[in-house]
Amino acid sequence: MPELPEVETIRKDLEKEIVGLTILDFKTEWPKKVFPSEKEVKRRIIGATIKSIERRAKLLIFHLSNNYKIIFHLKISGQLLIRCKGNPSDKYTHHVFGLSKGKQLRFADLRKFGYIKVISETEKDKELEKFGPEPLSQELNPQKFYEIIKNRKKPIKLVLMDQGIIAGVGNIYANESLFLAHIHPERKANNLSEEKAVTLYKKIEQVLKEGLEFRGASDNNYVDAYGEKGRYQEHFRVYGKRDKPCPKCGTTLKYNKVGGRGTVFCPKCQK
DNA sequence: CACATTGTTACCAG
DNA sequence: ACTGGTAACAATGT
Repeated sequence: MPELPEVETIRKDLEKEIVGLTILDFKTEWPKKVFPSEKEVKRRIIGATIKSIERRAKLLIFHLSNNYKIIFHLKISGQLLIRCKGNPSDKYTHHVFGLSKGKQLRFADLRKFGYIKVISETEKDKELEKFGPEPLSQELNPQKFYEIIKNRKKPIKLVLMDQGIIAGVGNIYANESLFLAHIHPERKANNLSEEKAVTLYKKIEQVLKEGLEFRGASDNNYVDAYGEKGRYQEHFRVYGKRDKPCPKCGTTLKYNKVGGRGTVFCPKCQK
């Protein structure tokens, strides 16, 4: 569930709190999601200092002082929490990084779908190469967006959520941006005029920025690195509002599966 | 207790 | 080689 704004919020928290600290220890109760192995991860990271923290799509990447990097994927329910040693335990914590200055980084994950991977900076990693351009960066603007989507034949919502086409957009921000752009989620991407595509891209930027402003959407169990919920869910227009009135025209919002994923839209406003 | 959940990949067909 | 469509998968609270 954490999408671009949620992961970026966590990234900023972590940057503020733990860049410059040294990793003293690593413990896991769920080695199945630690790659290449618990033992090798320990060998690679203990003693190294966290130099910088980057986000790519929905991934977080810690760059270490020793030419290794740690990649985190939170998937549906992962949380990264900054705590002090001895703080009360956090439910569903499966991995703990002991840090200098008495700090801890705890990876909690109810569903256990999230993972940790440590690789060398020079190692080519398929996972990091597959992503499309980042919205809110120089890599994308309305015209480039149009070029990227204009030949895609699948539903626009699936194009938005395809990490290989555009990085970081998930179900919440796809639903919300399509609503604001008045585009039906199942419209084929190649069916959108340049004008419509430009509008859509601007709406994507808008909802991502709103998400950042409210420190993410805690519709489910998302929390920032301090364990605090975001507030963007209070501003959803359609996401999770199946059978409620459209905020624009009052028509009952419809729910469909698009590509097997829950999708809410206004049948009147979104064509 | 079967189900919903969701980002991602595996697999297949075209 | 690439695209699109669908199933499968991770695990568990409800």
